[in-house]
Amino acid sequence: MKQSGGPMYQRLRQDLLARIRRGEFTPGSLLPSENQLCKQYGVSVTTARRAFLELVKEGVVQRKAGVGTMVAPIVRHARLSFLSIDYEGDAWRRTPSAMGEIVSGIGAASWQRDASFSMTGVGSDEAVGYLRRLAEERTVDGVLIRAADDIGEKHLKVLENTRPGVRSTTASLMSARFRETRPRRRARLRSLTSYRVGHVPMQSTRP
Amino acid sequence: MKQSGGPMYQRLRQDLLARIRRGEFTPGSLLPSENQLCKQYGVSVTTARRAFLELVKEGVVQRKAGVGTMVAPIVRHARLSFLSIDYEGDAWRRTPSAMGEIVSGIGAASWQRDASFSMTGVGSDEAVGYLRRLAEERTVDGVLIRAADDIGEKHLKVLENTRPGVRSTTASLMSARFRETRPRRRARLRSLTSYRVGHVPMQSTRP
DNA sequence: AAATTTGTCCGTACATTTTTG
DNA sequence: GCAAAAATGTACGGACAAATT
Repeated sequence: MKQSGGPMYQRLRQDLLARIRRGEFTPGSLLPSENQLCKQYGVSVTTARRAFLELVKEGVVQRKAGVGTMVAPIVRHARLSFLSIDYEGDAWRRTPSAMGEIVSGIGAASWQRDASFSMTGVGSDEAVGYLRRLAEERTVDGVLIRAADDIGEKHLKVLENTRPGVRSTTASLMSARFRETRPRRRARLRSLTSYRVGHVPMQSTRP
Repeated sequence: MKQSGGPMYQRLRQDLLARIRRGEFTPGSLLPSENQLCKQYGVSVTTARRAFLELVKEGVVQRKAGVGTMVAPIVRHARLSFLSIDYEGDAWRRTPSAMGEIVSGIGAASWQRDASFSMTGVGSDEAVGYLRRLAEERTVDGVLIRAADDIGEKHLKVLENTRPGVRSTTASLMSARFRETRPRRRARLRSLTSYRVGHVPMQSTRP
């Protein structure tokens, strides 16, 4: 455990999160119990518990009495999470810093709940950073970008410049669907070009 | 303090939230300190603190060492929060329970960060419940409803059947803008009717 | 039935920040 | 300017209940 600054429960939370993201604990597997954590890190149950509860609120882990603390499973079937961002309008240019937190907030919710979202008015400059954050923190399973025609592959490259796990997932599917989604668009998005990254087809407007 | 079920810190949280919503504590004012709360409710500092920390995470209150716990101020200038819901599509009908939490999650973020959102595919049945939750918990400052033509005032009535503070805020503005927003719609929403509730004009597509 | 694990609740101690006398 | 008081921030440890294995 590194001795750098910050509260102990935060350092413990960060360390656990890092170990999960590195793959040391895979989705669905059990983390060490509170008691084990106390011995391993030399902290009290209160501190270990607090770190766990933080991760619970973030949706990273799930706890169950009598069982333990599990890395939250990634939903891979049925409906998957998607966040779509429209490259139109300029309302967001005035609130760039807010975007990241909001996007990750939405992503976390949709990741746990199998949902789909749409956000409008994202400027291209900000979006690059936010997409990177999304991919790095893996708060969404897929990213749908509806862009005005001035968007190209360079904007999607951010998804490839992340950790290996994300790259293998998104990049391959992205390239697979890149040309595929171009010709067939929804009626309401006639003037837009859609790039899709993910595992399930987008909702259709005409059932 | 009612003796009904549930953990003590949750009941305390609910009670504090209710008192805030009733206007007993106004935005910007200080809540009782931890010690005072312990005596008033007959709980330990741990429990009082936990209730406070829950409210902090929800953005309802803000704490500062040496000062106290303050009801989070409502942003009333510059950009305000809006959540817009489209009454189109059916994707959400399959995930009704998820909606509430997601909406409130977005609302909380936008309320703290002065943001604007758009969600599509909300079924009318679910939306009534979610709008009520939104208004009751005041997670957004405004609600923008873009509806297919089958929506009427009955759907907006939910905003009036809430606590007095919300009613006076939303109902008046709603009625004021009800007819006003009807004739002029955005080009992309030609087939939709917009009802707006809030304090600032919606973003324009043509600057 | 026993052991393990988390959920709730309690009390304490000290540090940090802010206000006040 | 400084010391005391008040409030929150962090951390510890323990007790018992509930759920699961």
